[in-house]
Amino acid sequence: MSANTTLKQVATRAGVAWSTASYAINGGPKPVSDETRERVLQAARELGYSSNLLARGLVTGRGTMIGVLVPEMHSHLTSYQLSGVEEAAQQLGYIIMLSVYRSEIDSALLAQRNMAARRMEGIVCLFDTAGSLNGRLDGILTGLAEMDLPFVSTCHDPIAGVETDCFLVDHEQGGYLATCHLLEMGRRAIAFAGPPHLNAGRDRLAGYHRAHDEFGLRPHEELIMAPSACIAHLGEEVGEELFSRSLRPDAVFAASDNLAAGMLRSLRRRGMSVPDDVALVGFDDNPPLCDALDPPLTSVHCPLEEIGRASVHRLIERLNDPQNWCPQIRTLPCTLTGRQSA
Amino acid sequence: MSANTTLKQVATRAGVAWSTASYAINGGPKPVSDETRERVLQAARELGYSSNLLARGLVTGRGTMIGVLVPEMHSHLTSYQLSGVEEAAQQLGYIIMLSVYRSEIDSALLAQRNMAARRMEGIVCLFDTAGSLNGRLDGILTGLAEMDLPFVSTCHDPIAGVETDCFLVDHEQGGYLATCHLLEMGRRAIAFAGPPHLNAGRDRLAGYHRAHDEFGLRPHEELIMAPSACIAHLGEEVGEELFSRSLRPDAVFAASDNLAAGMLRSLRRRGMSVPDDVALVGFDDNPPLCDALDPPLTSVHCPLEEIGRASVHRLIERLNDPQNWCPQIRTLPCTLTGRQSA
DNA sequence: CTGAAAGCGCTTACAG
DNA sequence: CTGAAAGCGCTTACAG
Repeated sequence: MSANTTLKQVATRAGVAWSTASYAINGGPKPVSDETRERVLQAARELGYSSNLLARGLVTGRGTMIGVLVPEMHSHLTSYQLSGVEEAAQQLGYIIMLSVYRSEIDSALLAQRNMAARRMEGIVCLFDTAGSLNGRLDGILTGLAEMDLPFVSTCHDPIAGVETDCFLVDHEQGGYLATCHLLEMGRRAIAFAGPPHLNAGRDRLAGYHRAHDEFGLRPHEELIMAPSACIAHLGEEVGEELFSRSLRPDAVFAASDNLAAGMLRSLRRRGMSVPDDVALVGFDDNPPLCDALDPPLTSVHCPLEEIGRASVHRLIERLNDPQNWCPQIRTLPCTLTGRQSA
Repeated sequence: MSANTTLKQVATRAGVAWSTASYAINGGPKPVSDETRERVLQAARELGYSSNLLARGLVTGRGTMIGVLVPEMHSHLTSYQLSGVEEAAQQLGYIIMLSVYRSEIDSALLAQRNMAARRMEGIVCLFDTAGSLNGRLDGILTGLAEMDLPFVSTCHDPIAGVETDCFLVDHEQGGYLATCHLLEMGRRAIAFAGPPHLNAGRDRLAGYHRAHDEFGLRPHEELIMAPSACIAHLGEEVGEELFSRSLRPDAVFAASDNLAAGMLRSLRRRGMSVPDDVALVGFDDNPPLCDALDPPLTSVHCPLEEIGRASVHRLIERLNDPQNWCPQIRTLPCTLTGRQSA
């Protein structure tokens, strides 16, 4: 198959006019006799013709490519969102252009220009699911808004003055879910560990509180731990502190799988068993990680692929009917993936 | 900034001819007086002009986009390779088009056509690092070869009749590295666990043997375990069998981090300590996973980002000088990431 | 140093 | 039902 065959060559071989070949191949606005169409299609097949979508886009003024901006590639959060984006795009006949901005605003702005120069139809911009980028990278959103490209963003709080579609994880509901699960197991001294300076951390904690409220309980303040980041090592530290005090929790809701992993180390060191002595629920549901822990970790699953898919659907909806578009913010619910730790 | 401004508009505003504007902006083959250039650039700035790279590609016959085919998005192996690919492409002024083929040949073939239709300059095709796709997906490579698009593939054995650049992980050397490390620690009964039906598994085992050879040792046959896949659960099973026998290993080289994680569970159940009783080395070096284990896992690191970068560099080298290109197969070495398990 | 003209591969009114 | 022509936004010989 040669990608360099042109429509003109196909037409010549089929013995028809250039435009007729186009009509036959695209089933264009003009009718073509069955016989002619067959001749053209046959010629196209023989030549391995593949029509140049870039040239078509130039004349129709509409292409089939959308840009995707991601903060980093090394996170399963990005992978899952990207997977959803790609899947939906492919299904709708679009192809995606990928650019990693490494959580740097200048890099993102440059990527936007690179995409605009290649005439993307629109852009999907992913942020950090945990919201650690929230606020810090507002400039990306305003930059996007200044171009005349339609875009949708995920996992970043909407900002004033920027009209855009936006898909978010319902961290509060996720926290609620995890806590309810532990409460329903009969646990009454449930510790929480999560970074308070992150949007996601705050929201998950809010869910934790709502669950307690509904059960008519009030968690002891000492049970709320605030590690500065979601890494295993800090989970371990938090565990050390939590389990060396007189007030012993019988469950922990860790606002991240990594934190839970560290917690597990600390519990083991003290000879406490999970879930019998202490039940444990994580957040993120990173499968290889959760399955690898001992015991495998029950964790809150974020709707990342759904967010990716929804973003693309929404973007293309807008492209197809720009008149009736208006900005929309949607928050998607989490689910609980049960394993053995709770 | 409006992406829809045309060169003609810029020229009009600057009061010069259409072609002159082009020369001024691209620093084309023709000289332009400083004054004229400044006027054009000024007009471009005012209009927020961004030249249409797609239209340029149409006339120059050369674009700035390369396609990337990946088997799946949910693996850190894909993420790391993709990260390298994106980084190198961006650095060289290219932008990448991403398509996930979900380890299905038809899907990959379709993606190839989608890319050809959008006139990619070339394609980077990633396979499964562990080589589980080897052989099963030869059709992708032959499909690629049948198009006239230059391509490079990674992590799939080259196949007869297909001339292409190819970048591979040196699994044998990785296995050698891990085993030497354990041998140098003084361990003499080193078990191996890895899937024998995978290329990577076989190669890693070969490295294990070479290391023993160099130390003048011969590992006992009973120490070589063959789980059917690299998942934690099977690692646990292998561990159960390995440590219930009379011949007790004092170290294990697990051909995957997941396997090692399962092994750890089994060791714990028997009250054996790592690394004191049994030293453990994994393979893949998946950071969040290795850091989360107890103890954190020493693991063989595959040069995935390097492979991604190298693929792009090689592809573009070829694009820049197609005459002097000839197919090249390169195998990149692994390194050992030391943590606490060995 | 500057401009008029042809052409990249396509689509789509406009005539026949 | 089929064809000749203009035009999408650009570059690049070819003349001045």
